[in-house]
Amino acid sequence: MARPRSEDKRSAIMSAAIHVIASQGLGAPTATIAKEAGVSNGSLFNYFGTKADLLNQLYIELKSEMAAAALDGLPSEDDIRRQMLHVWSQWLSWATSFPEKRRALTHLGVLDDITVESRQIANNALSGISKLLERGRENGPMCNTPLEFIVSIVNAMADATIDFMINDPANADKHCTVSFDAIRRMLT
Amino acid sequence: MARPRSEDKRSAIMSAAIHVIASQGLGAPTATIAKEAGVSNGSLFNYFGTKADLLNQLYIELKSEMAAAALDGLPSEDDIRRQMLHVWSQWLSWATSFPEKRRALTHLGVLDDITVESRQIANNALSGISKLLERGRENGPMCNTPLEFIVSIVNAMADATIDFMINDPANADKHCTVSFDAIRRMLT
Amino acid sequence: MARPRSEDKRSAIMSAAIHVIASQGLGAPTATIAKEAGVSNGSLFNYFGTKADLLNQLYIELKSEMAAAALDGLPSEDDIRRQMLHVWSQWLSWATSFPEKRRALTHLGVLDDITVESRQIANNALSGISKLLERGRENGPMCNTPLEFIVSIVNAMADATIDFMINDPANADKHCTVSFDAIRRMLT
Amino acid sequence: MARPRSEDKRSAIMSAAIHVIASQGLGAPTATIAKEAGVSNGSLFNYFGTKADLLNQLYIELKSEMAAAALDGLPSEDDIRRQMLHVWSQWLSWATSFPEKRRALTHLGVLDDITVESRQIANNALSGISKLLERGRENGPMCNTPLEFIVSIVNAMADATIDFMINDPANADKHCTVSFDAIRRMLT
DNA sequence: TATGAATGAGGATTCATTCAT
DNA sequence: AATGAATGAATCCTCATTCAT
Repeated sequence: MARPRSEDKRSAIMSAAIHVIASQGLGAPTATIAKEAGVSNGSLFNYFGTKADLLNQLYIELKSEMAAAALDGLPSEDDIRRQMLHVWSQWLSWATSFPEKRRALTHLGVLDDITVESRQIANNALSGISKLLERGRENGPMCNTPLEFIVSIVNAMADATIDFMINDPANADKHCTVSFDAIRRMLT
Repeated sequence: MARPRSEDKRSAIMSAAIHVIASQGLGAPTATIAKEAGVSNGSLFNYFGTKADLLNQLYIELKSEMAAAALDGLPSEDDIRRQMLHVWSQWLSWATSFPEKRRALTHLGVLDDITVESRQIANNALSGISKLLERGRENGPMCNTPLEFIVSIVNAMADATIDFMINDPANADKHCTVSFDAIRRMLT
Repeated sequence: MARPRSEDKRSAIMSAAIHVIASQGLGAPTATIAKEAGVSNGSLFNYFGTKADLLNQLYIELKSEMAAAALDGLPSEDDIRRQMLHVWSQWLSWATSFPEKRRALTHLGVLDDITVESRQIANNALSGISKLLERGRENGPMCNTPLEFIVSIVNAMADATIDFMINDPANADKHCTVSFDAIRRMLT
Repeated sequence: MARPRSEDKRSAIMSAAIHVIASQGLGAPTATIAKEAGVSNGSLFNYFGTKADLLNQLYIELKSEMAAAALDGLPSEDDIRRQMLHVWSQWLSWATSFPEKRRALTHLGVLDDITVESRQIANNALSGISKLLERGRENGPMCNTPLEFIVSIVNAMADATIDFMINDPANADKHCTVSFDAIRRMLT
């Protein structure tokens, strides 16, 4: 029985990666990430076989965390509008509360090395949000549009909104509301 | 450096960069771009002092071209809805007609090396579109929202729509219309 | 370190090393050898203080096994020619029967890390063969040549012959005989 | 017109490689070779795409040089014995005169990265010697043995002899003669 | 004693940029 | 001005060896 592989260390590397990628981009050396995590250069490769591997897992984890945050405490018995607002608020709130995670996620999203599998897993994590949108657009003008298309658009709007909330925190709530209402007009 | 003798060569490098970046991403070596342009490795640095320099100029040029394409033949005497539809169609049409340019632009958009000046210049090129949106949202529910916010959102929707048009060309026109109508509902 | 508890494990490592080195060469990681032996990475260093140490012991063991195989069942009362043929046949037979051992031995033979002591020990193991050669060249044209020189040459011829036997198994016996006769002509 | 790729530099790298490999083995870092050649780390890769590439070219060059040395000044009108002795002497003389080249060649010979093409090219360079052996074994006891087998054996004997000549230079000539006579007995 | 996680030096290769021709 | 060879810092990953458990 040797030293067990420590979950702490794994997540230290993940956290370090978030921080370093947020500030230096995806070109950040693995060595920098390792040092930030307080771990040796080689140890990083005990936990992640490859830099791309680390990046993929990070992508999945962040997307999942984001989805979980958005769906947390969903008031299932409320009407659909209330539920959507809840999700939308929490989604944007998560992104503005953890700007580094959000920034890292933005970088990761355009990385070619993120595999299709990773993207699928991430999308599955978002299925709760998709279902909500499915109900939200029922009987509306976009009821025949492919759901993925709507998900994409809403995603894009979230990104744009988050940018504005971060750059203009004083009016963050207002931006959040404005874009939510815009989405409602789109869908209903 | 950066003292172009032949405009032909400069644009050959630009074109090569689009092609190479579209297929290999921003990590593509300058040497590859130079070769694709039929120009020597060193020559590239006579036209662009730095790789970042080349990338910035490319970013500006592509954004400008996109804006020009969108505004080309604008029916100024038509009503605002007509004009917006015209711009929207041309915009998406440009992106789907030149997928490499669009892809390169997507890559460039997230690059840290794109300076604020470059982004401003690019935004200026988009001012024609902004003005149209300004008129388009007049008296509507978003009349008090910062215009840039609306530009951002519309931009994001364009990106999302383009992705769908490229992946599902058979229904490209429908996607174009659907998202245009969605924007109209948002703004009016 | 190098304090074996179980002889089984030691020889499992040795066998694994033969297999791994034969297929991957001397650059093979100790971890690979350990895994192949069904032993932990660290355990290997309980049995052999160093990779070089393992390699040296393996070298000695293989050379000794080869010599033992060659001399096994030596018909001591037969005439010298018969005895030499016996040894020669068994030698080559061992090499072709255990191609991995032979291949590993070839790799090890050129390794700088094999110490002079190891080489001497290995040579001692070959003394039975040397003695036979000593008698075999008596009164012949090479009776005044340093015995080691003759041993070297015969060794080299064995290597060359083995290569041919392995590559052309159909004629293995013929190659064996041909080279034996050649040696006889050299020595008598 | 840029600085032309210099043949001098290429051969400086080759020479450095010989020296470094002879003393450190094939594990020698390319950086060491480059430094020894008075060339930058990266420059080495302008001349040789890969370490394996360098090693292959070195192998071919050394084998060819060895063959050329052996065949240099061949007395074509002399009888076959004389010619063979000439070749044999020059061969061994080259090896003992350039011990580093010979040592490097020994290392290279067992390297897995040497391609079959390289080995073929090298063998072609040795064809002059093969032809001589072909004539030398005519009508002798090995006239029906595959020629390559004989080449192999002679090669192996050369190696063994060279070792002895280097370790016991005082008797180098004697060793040369002794093994030549041994070969003659083998073949005739 | 056995395990396998931790370490960190080391090494091949890439690439933006410079500079001799 | 154009070329492409030269440079060397930078980076990912490997692996023998150590050591906590």
